[in-house]
Amino acid sequence: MLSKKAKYALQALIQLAREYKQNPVLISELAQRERIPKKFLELILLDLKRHGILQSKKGKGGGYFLGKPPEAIAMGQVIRILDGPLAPLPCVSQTAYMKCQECRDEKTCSIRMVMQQVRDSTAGILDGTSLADLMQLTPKKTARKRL
Amino acid sequence: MLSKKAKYALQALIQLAREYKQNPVLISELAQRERIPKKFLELILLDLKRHGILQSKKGKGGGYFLGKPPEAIAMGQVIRILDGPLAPLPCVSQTAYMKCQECRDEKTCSIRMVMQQVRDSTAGILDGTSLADLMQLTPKKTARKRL
DNA sequence: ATTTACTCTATTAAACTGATAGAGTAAATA
DNA sequence: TATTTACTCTATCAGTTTAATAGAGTAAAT
Repeated sequence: MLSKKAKYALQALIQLAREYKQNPVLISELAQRERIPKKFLELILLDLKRHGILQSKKGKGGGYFLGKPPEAIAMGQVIRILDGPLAPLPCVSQTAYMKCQECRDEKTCSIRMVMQQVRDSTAGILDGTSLADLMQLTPKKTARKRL
Repeated sequence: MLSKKAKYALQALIQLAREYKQNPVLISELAQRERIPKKFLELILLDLKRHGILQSKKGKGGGYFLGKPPEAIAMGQVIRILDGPLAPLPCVSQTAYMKCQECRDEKTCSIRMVMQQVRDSTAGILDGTSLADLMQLTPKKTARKRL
């Protein structure tokens, strides 16, 4: 299940993607637009910054902005930062592999084999979808009205 | 993430699938074979019984056994019973749909669109894999040795 | 009647989730 | 350089979920 943290992160990033190469956006601005508790959003953005997804500028005229182009930021990457590995079992994670304690023989564990498929298809979708893709999936309402 | 509960359930069911149409298996037998805390397993099996996956017989010579053939029990079904819906967001669940509070317009929510794909591919795999399939993926070691 | 073995309700500790509070620090500008 | 702005960091918290345990109760076989 996607946590609220990860969902908030994606919402905020989509907003920031729209303003890419424009001015930094205030946390409070983002919080208001997406109805996210401001203090909670702070933690999320800070985390994204630590992972190089975002950059920030302090003081007046400051705020947050994308650290790389929207095409270069995948949903999978964002979700992993906030929620941890995509894999439904630690033993099928590519980015955070861990042997699961109860498994006696990983090679013949049938549950693992199926979960491997699940993780691959999930990762395929989420790593194959960038912020740029997400932006295109939701055209701005205002832009539509202007047509 | 698959919970231990669901994983234990699948392990136990695979064992019971091997004994399909043979004798009932004791909880304690299953617990020992799969190294599952017995009392914990009791709750799991009871839950599976309430959902028609298992049947049981009390008293001496009793135990648990599959309520339907292994081909008729899908992984997805089992996981839903123990862990709830497969969908990564309540708003894309087929079996337990719920509007997510923060979403202002479900139809244009791009996060939702992608998560819909994730849920469909996950459900496709898990509902398409039965206990019979799982059994075949893990040939009994003893059987192998006898070849 | 007694043993066997499933059934049910309650309780627990630890971890996780979503959220809040407040002090601290860096950068802009007047 | 004083002040304002706005990000940075640490701590805390209530509520829920997860994994597990305990113990009394009930049905069925011998």
